Amino acid sequence: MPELAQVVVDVPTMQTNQPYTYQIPPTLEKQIQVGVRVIVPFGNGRRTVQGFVVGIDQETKYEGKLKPIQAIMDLQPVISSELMELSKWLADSTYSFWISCLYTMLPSLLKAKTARIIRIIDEVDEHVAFDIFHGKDELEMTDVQDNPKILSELLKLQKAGKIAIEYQVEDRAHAKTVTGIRPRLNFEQLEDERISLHSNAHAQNRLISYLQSLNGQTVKFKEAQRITGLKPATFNQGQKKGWLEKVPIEVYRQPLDMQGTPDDQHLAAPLTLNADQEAAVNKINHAIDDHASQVFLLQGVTGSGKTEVYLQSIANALKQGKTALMLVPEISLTPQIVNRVRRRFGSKVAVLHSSLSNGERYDEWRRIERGEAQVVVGARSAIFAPLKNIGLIVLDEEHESSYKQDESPRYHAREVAKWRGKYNHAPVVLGSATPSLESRARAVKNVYHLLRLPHRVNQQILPPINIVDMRDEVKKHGESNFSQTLLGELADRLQKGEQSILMLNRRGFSSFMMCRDCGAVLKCPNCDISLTLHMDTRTMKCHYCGHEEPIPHECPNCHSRQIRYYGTGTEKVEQELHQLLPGARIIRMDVDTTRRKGMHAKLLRQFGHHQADILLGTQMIAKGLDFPNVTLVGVLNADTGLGLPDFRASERTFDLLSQVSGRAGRANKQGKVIIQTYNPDHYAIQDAKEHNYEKFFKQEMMLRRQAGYPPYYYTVRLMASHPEEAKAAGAMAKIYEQLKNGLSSSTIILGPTPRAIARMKRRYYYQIVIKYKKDPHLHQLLFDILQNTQSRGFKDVQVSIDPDPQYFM
DNA sequence: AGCACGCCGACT
DNA sequence: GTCGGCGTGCTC
Repeated sequence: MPELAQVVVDVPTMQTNQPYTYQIPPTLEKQIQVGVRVIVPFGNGRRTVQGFVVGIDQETKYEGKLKPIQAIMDLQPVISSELMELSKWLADSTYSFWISCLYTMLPSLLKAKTARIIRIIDEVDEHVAFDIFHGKDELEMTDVQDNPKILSELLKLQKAGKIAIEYQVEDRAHAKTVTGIRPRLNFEQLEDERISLHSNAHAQNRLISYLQSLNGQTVKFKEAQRITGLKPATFNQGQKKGWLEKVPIEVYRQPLDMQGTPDDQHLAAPLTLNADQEAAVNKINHAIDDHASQVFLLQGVTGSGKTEVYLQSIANALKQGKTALMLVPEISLTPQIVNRVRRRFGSKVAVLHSSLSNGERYDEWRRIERGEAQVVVGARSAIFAPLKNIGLIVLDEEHESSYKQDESPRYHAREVAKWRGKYNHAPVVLGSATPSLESRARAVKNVYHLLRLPHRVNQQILPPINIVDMRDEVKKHGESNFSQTLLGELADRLQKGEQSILMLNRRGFSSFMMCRDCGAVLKCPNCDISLTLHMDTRTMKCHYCGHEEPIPHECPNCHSRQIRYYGTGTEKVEQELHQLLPGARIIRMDVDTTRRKGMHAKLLRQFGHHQADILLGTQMIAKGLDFPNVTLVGVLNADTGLGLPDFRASERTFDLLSQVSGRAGRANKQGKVIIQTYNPDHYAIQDAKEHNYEKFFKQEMMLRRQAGYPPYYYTVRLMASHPEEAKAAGAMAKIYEQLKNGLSSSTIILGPTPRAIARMKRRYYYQIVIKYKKDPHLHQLLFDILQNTQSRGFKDVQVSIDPDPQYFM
């Protein structure tokens, strides 16, 4: 009985979101397994696509003629049975394509690039040969794709049989290799060769001795040259004479920050735990030992030693012969934290950063997949690390919204962590100083087990927080980003040789150009949003689509020269600071200064070595940094996030202020925090000032209950977009009708409304938010709606569904 | 996604 | 009369 393969193909559409059945050719019979990538013919013509084998069956319901699998890409499955199960659940729970979920779990290099090549197969006239093919006999489709004139010409030639379109699927994943050499002759044979040498061929003589000493082993070419001191030419001679052969040796790429990893003989010892930490570690370790997929919420104030709890629990998992996964938000995945884990677990650690090159990321992935690394530290997508036999999963800063991916598949790493915890019978530890309301509410209901670390490790008190009312300040001293209080404290630190951190809350805020005469604001031609000034490139940029244009000298609307920029960017603050404190050395950290690879780490290192007095930055400096000499933290504008139409605005503000406050006075020096705000009485700011999470939690829960927001309600957001506003609105109206008819009466439908940024990338967006407590038909209904939008009446409409959205805007 | 098939308007 | 526009449907 020949076996058949079920293949999910790389065609991400609703209609093709299912396995297709293929014959397994006899030559591949042994190699085809669930989880390998294959190349299959799909559709008419010679088109081939990559796909994943998701099942192997004896029979199929499909009546038509089956095609055979064309090629296999992997010797071993790249998707384990666990990840295969996970991919199905992920596709279902996030309303995504199965194929997208499979690719999301793998390093991007394993996504094959399909190229369409146009090849001349018969005589063509000169015009075609030179103007289109430039004298060559083949052409990449991507080069001519958006030239309709050439395209139609090529189509004619194809019909005439003069050219053919070929499909090429190329695997971009290549293991890095270095050249190695290996003797081809044994000791005696080499000895015979020696006899036939000229007596003055000293180099070759030495080469023979060296080859004999290798005993048939392979060594790196570079290494052999270093040891023998012989020239490459000598080895090449030897190769010619058949004494040795060159072979590729597979090596792992070494990420820059990996250098300096201690060898496994000199690892750092665990720190001594205080009573709270020890209690937490014991509970977690019991769960690990009992194979209990319990979820813990580890709530500890900043500086309470959460990381040490993670590390010692991970150590226990390793001791049990299991593996461990530790997730950290991208923004706090600093060299500081990575090195701390490496010092503890050495070469067992693999790190998955966003700043790794694709090749480095692939290599780290392979190390994990082969079981060479048992501890994985990484950001969101590392939750799909191919670890086997997981004993513990840690999510640090579990409240961070960056754990939710904001494109399809819109998964939340916390939910995936819980799924994998359950599958592996392993506990999940969610850690935070300011847990998300959802998680804390679950702890209250005993769905999660709450573990507390209420004390800082050195019994330090939390730094006092001063709130400066900027309304008074502006009245007394005029417009400035700096209050007198903050300036005074900064000057004081400068004089004492201590350092300061200044944070500019950029959310919902940027520098834009406005005409003082007519009030026109410079906007993006593609998106409904103002352009942001970037002094480093001297351009105006759109943060949504990347559009870029030169800084105008006059108003595009009324041609007035009175055009100025408004708002507060880090650059503008830096300039102001230079004027106010001329002697201060400032490091500015924002997306612009950290774009280049390694800059983030470099700037932090400079600040750590006290090569600057003030670190000025956006949210990216709020998390995880630990500089003993920092005794002052200033927040320039605490409340810019509060005015946003977002039900999590208060929670985010509270988190941000709590986190940034923790940056002050972490060593033996007392720290101080100054928060400038126009809303000094807002509860989020007042509760942060008092370091009072409990009070904030109660207040916020009350408001969420009143307004019907999470965690009292579940939410789903549906979005539809179209280049024409009326079409987007129309599509959403139809969807609204379907929802209204299909949902239970207790479910609340908000909208349809235009999104806060109604136009993005030349498309108009409309949305609906659904709030529900229990609605058994919702899930299926949403799938039906997605299916419906593939049909007439929804032409060119893109519909997406965001379960449990992080923002409503 | 990519391609073929099929049905209507403006041209060699 | 045909060429080619795009709306519709299918891909194991």
